[in-house]
Amino acid sequence: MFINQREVPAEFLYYQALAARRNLSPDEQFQFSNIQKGFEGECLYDQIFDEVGHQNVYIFRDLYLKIGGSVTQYDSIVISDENVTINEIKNFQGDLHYEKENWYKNGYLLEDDAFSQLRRAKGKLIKLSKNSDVKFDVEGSLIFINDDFRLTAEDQTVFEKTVTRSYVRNYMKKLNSRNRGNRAKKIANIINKHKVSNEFFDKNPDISMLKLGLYCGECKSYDLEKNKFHFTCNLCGTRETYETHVLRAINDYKFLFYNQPITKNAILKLINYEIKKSAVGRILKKYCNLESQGRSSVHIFKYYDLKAAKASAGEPRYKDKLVKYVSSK
DNA sequence: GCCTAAGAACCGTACACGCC
DNA sequence: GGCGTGTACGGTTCTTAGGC
Repeated sequence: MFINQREVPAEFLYYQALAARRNLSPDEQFQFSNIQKGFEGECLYDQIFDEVGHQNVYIFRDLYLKIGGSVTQYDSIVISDENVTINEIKNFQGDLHYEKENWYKNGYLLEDDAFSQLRRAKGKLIKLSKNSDVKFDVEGSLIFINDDFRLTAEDQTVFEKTVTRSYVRNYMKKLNSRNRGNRAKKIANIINKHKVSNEFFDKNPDISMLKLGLYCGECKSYDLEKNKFHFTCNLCGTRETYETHVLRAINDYKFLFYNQPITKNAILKLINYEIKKSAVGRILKKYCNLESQGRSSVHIFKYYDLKAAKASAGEPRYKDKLVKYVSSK
């Protein structure tokens, strides 16, 4: 039983918004691609767990826990009456070799040691168990979700801590063969109490380097024609309402300037004043909670991202007409 | 430090126009 | 006809600067 939704990572949405407003550096492009791949792996993990069934366990997904003063990220925590299992999901592709706490791909050393990451995450939960009324055992596995992945290692104990794609279904079935009773519920409550938001995310790009204005949601072109109720993309023909454009700007602003307050003027600046102040104000009012009045009004986006906002808004009066765009690159 | 005025930022309302 | 949008106007709240 999934307890929470797995949301698109804030860092992914940051790079997505950034890529629409300036060229990414090779390092940013690499990070963006890594995050996207990682998220795809996590979604695949959820999908397989859905197919196998998870009704006998509680599952937290993409969770940040503050334990002992520091915050640790967990891809998945499976809770049963018997124990707590951490799954660190990796979407590695190709041939990897593990030796002396190092990972090698095609002979090159990879930066992070996934086992250390898993050990740290496990250690934090053990600490939580020790300090709680309900004591629980913690185990953890690295899940290599990509079917195009092969692992070699001299130390055979490595394979006891890892699950590759061909064994994932059996592994999940085994997890789901446990019991979800009162004890599991208590453990889930303890973990839930330590949940915090993503504190690792603190990007803040230089706004002077960003392209301001409105862009097409399909092909990302800034060549738009303003109509009475819509903007039409001159490149792909996609027609989107003012509301869609302002919502995209609110979403971009939220993830580009993660810890900065959303004001009407900040959004107007980001869209280069291409939509009237009153219309922007009305849309902000619809999709945000107003935190203070007067000069320093701050808008708190009610939704996690653009997709969630559009999903909750229901059928709009003025509709978008998306034209499927195929990049020529 | 306190008071005041000017200006900025934001909100609310009204009305005409025109799309759905 | 209902409602989104543009425009205009006035009110409220806050910041800033200047005088005392």
